[in-house]
Amino acid sequence: MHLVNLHAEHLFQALADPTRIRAVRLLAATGDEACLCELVDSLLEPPYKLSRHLKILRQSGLLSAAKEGRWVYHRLVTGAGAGYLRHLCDMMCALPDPAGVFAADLGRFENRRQLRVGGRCRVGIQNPELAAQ
Amino acid sequence: MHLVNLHAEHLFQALADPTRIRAVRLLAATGDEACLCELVDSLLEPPYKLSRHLKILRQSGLLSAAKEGRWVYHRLVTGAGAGYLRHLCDMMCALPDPAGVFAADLGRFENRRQLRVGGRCRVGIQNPELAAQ
DNA sequence: TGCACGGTTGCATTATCATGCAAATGAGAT
DNA sequence: ATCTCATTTGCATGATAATGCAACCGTGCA
Repeated sequence: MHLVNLHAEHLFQALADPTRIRAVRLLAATGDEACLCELVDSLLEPPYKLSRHLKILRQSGLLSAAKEGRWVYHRLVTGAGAGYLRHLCDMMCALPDPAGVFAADLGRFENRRQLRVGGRCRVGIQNPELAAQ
Repeated sequence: MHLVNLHAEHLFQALADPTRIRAVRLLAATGDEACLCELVDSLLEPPYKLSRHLKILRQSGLLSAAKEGRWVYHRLVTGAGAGYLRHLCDMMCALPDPAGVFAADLGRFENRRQLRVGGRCRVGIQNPELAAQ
């Protein structure tokens, strides 16, 4: 698979993985930002895995990251100059969820978000199975 | 890469390849249908390659195929029950084309389309480099 | 029935990607 | 400075996907 038309290919390639879809979908549906540990507790995937997937999404121009102390907040890019991102966002929100995977992700994220203090995450990974020792 | 959430994953996976993006984009922009030989002459890719890519797009639910004699016409599915397909179509049409790859595809398709008789393709692959012997 | 031709597919090869572990980075707190 | 902790990454491995060639299928025509 050779890249010739930079934009579109990187974009769809970035969405070709189920874990990355779940992450983008969560951010698109909530319109919120999330740090890695919140995503770990929401998607129930190990931190190193998500960290790498988020990097790919960042490189594709879909996500941006903002470091705040030890936490890194990820959010969808709402590019003014990129109208197709809006269509993409609309599409993500309109996708069916036959297996309920996304609904479960969203539920865990809502719960996890209640641990925030002043809108900021102040804890690490809560799920003991996924916390690095 | 494991499939857990059938719909979205097959969909984005199907769009993860540059050749497939070019094909879908062409059909989305023109709103027309096209047979394999027309696509070969438009995208300048060998028939066996396109045939397989089109199959993947069909299996993902993005394209439908209709056989007419020796020709097979491919077109985008305009599913009534699937609102996200409309958003996807909007997005494809809004994508930038920095390298002009898509514009070139479109130009070749417009030319090739003039060989139709009564709106139907009546010839095979025109490009001698790509015609099977 | 045999031929020509648009389209498809089996097979082997090569390239690409995702994953897990363990180690490392870097920023705050002690 | 040192320790803790959220996050990242190098490396090795296994899984998946893309490609080219050649053979094949199926339809229409002589």
